[in-house]
Amino acid sequence: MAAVLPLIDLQKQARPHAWMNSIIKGDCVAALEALPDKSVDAIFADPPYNLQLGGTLHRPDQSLVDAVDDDWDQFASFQVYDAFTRAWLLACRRVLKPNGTIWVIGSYHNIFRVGAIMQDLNFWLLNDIVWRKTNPMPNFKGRRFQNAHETMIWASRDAKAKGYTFNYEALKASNDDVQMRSDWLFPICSGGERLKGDDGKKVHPTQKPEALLARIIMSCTKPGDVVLDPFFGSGTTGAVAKRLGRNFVGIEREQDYIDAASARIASVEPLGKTELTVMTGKRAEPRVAFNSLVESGLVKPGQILTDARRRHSAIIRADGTLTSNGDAGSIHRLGAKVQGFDACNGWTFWHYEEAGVLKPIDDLRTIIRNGLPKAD
Amino acid sequence: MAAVLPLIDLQKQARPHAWMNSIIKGDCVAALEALPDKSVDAIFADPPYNLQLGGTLHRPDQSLVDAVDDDWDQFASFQVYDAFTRAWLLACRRVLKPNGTIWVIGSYHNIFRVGAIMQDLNFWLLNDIVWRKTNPMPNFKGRRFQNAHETMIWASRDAKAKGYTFNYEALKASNDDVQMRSDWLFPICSGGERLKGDDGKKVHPTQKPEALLARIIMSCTKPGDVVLDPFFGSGTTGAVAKRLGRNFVGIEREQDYIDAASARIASVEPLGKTELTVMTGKRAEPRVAFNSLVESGLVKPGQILTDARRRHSAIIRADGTLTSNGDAGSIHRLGAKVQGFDACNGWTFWHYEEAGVLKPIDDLRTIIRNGLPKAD
DNA sequence: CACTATTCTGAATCATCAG
DNA sequence: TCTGATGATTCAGAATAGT
Repeated sequence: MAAVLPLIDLQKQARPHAWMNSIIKGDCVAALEALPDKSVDAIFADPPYNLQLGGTLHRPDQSLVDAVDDDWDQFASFQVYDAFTRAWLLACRRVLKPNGTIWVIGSYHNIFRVGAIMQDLNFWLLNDIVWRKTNPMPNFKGRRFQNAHETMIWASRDAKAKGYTFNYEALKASNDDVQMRSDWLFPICSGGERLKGDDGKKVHPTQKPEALLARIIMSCTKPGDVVLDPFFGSGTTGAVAKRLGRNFVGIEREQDYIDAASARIASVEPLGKTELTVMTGKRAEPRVAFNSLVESGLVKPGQILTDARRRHSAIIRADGTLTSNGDAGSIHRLGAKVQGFDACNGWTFWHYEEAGVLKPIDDLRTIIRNGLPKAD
Repeated sequence: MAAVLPLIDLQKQARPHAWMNSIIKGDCVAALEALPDKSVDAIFADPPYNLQLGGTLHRPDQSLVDAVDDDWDQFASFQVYDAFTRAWLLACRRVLKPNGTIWVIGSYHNIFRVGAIMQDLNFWLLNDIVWRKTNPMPNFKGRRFQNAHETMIWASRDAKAKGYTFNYEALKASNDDVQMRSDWLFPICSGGERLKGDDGKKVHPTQKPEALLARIIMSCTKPGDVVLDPFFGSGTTGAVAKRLGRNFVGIEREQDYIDAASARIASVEPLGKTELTVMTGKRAEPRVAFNSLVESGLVKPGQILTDARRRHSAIIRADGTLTSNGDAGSIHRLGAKVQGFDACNGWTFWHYEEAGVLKPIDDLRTIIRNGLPKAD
């Protein structure tokens, strides 16, 4: 296994690892041994969906399971699929950074087993995301509902991992300024995007749309991050990662897929820095202490602050704290106290008066952040 | 356990069993012993979700979120939850007719375990159905996607059961003559439908909307069939079953819920057959986010948008936001910003050029909408 | 009464940093 | 690893209050 096919170097620096931006040929679990612990920022996995349906069943080593009896076979099928799932998920978990996250896509045939095993392995589920297809295949026999969606599970490495990347502001801004929901609408991969061989036949049976991968990669990674796809197939993950300025690692067993994916990725043109910049919120801004407003003279000791409706008021003290009716504390503590709350964002709660108009002191923080005008 | 509370007899014939159209008080598994083998046509189960909540959660306005922390939703571990799930599913399977089907609803906290166990117990999964909520609770901390759906699993008793009821034509006719998809859109239960006590507080924390149950019961049962709900709660299943001319059996442990459900069901008037077909409302025009245009390739990152008179311009970024002269934001925010306004409809303000002609990006939204299939 | 503004709420695994 | 301080964060719809 593991013939390493180096492809490109997105970052135009010395490639830190031989496996970076390459497709590793081999079985998923074995090939992952080429990667160090905690070396990838995100994983997108599109594992085999259904090993019990089509009559044939393959073990992790691809040997055919010889079905003997219906009942026994069904039990054995799930067992084998579970063992396979457990193995690749464990291998993925080892190479995932502590603050990395993993996506797994599946259908009702396999996603419940996958999800339960992920929980058993201490992955911490963050969301299940529904990919609603605009153009799903009809149900031909009319004996079920049209299977019009697939399910993705998004999870962090464990419950304690709070620092995972989630570009909340960017997703919200791109979604008409309301937060992104767990149900996404995309067409299936078809038309020019669908890879086809010389015979005109599709290269891969389950090629995922680039739009889907784009939203995934934009949501949970930063430019320069490493995205692993342990079931690389036609290389959608790699193509989108490259376009979005991310690094990728693919694992794939079949040479035909590797060839198609390599050519596909080679033709991808990465986007520029301007296009890749994403919206960030206040979280990403540097912290400013209220005291620096006092020190810079934007507010003065003795000055009175009120809430937006003048129901509460407080006096600024020289040390950058507030006092009101015998209570005192930071802008946050005192804001909480006067309202009887546990917590309060003093920056948006307290207002100062300018030309008869009340403005939040957050406006003054913005002045500090943007750089004070030069004064003597 | 098992004090039988007979309620009504929908079919106006001699009640064939004491438990028909009644609520059995007791633990789910034990109470099911009151029912013979293969005695119900359909099951709707809304088991505890096993939410694992950390502390308290406040909205941005500091109000407290009334979380589901009831005793019945507390389980010591996944192992304990799995054992519980296995037990009630097995008991349900015994009383289900060979051609009966079962629905189980859950969230990502529990549905994967439930689904895997159903497969292990030889239930045969027919569909997973997504209930998309029109008005889900937001994600208040901005650390995840808004959890905007719940998942239902629809399964037959075993793989060989081919004769289950599925009212394909009725569903299709009610869905603008296209087959019913696996993603359904309904509001959460609120307003007058939501049961409230004398204190004005909700009777049950997780009351399901009647519209959801109506579609379920209409899809897989016939008038006169028996629908079992092993976690009866506020009795939505019973109320809808009665309205739709089906029989029901409910199992519930808590007397408060039983009392509320009994009164609720007593006040239900069964509908005539004619009225049963007008249950699906007309679907609102789907909202399309600007990012869908980027993701679908109708516009590209790096592309320049202008206003109709080319006085302002902006560059599209990969995350679906715009940037212009150092400012950035959604199509609406940046449109407002460059004009010095508070608000702006970005869809009509921003234009793209095609064959030398400026067209509003709203035209592209129309393309997306026209590509949408009929749903809900 | 009509209309507007405000408040309330829903199955939620919901923060981060310095010390 | 724990504690305390800082300060970031919400959408749709219904109910209620105010004009």
